[in-house]
Amino acid sequence: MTADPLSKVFSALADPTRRDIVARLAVADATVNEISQPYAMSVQAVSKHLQVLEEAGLVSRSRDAQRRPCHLEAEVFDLMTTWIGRYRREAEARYQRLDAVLANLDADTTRANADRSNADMNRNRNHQTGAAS
Amino acid sequence: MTADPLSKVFSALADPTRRDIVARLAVADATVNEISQPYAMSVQAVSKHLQVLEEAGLVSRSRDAQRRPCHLEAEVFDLMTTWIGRYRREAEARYQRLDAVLANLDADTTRANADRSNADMNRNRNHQTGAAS
DNA sequence: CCGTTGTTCAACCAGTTGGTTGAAGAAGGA
DNA sequence: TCCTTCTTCAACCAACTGGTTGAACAACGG
Repeated sequence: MTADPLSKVFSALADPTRRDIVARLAVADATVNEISQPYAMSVQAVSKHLQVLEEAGLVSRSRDAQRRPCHLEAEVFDLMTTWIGRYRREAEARYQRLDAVLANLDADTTRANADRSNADMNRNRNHQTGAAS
Repeated sequence: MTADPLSKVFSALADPTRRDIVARLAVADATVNEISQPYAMSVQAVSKHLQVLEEAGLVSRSRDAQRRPCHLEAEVFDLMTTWIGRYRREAEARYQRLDAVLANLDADTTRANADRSNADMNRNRNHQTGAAS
């Protein structure tokens, strides 16, 4: 339960029902009952989902008589996007550098092929093949 | 096991060990053994983590003799960022509109107070936060 | 005051997850 | 061939998850 914030946000959004709830709360605030309407599960189950979202900081709840209107907190998304952005950028930069290296390799290869040398220098080529942009 | 791609990616990144692995693979490809070095857990456990990342499409593996070099696939990140971006943008747009509505409401309120009309026009106030067209 | 509505709490259950250990495959090197 | 290294498979276990039902709590409306 006392996991780090990033883990909580990611695991909160790992459930399709909870993602759907987030999608609907992005359009409009709603009470627990309203939210639970479209789903085949019990209201209690939806209430649990909302607790998870709240614990992750994605949803806040106010009070209106017996009702508990739920509101989407958009700022928490930034936690994820900065994390993701950081490593995606790193990986892409690395990919760019790899491309440059490969370009050099290819140049070498054509030159090497030109004077008919070793044939199996591609043996180690598997790395980058999957990474096509 | 046959969950939708988005769920798989989110839940793969919900584990701090797996996020750390991703962070390290963003810097350089590595074998299972290399990856498992810094962690207190067994190599088998790390192998399982890599299976999860592979199943989520975040990591691909090639073959180099007995070794299985792991490579980070950056494109899958886009699945998440587009999903996140969409609802964050919606929520923020809604927040902007709400701000405008509140500004209008304040103006109306002061005017209404000026000519002393009906007092319960706020009865239905809860809904509108979401309903701002 | 009592009944109704909206929400949560508590106990329970089946399935998944994150780890363990032990054994087995796969491939190189002596 | 045999030994060693890297990796995965299989069985097991404790803890967590996502759902259930039944009861309780909170607040309005007669």
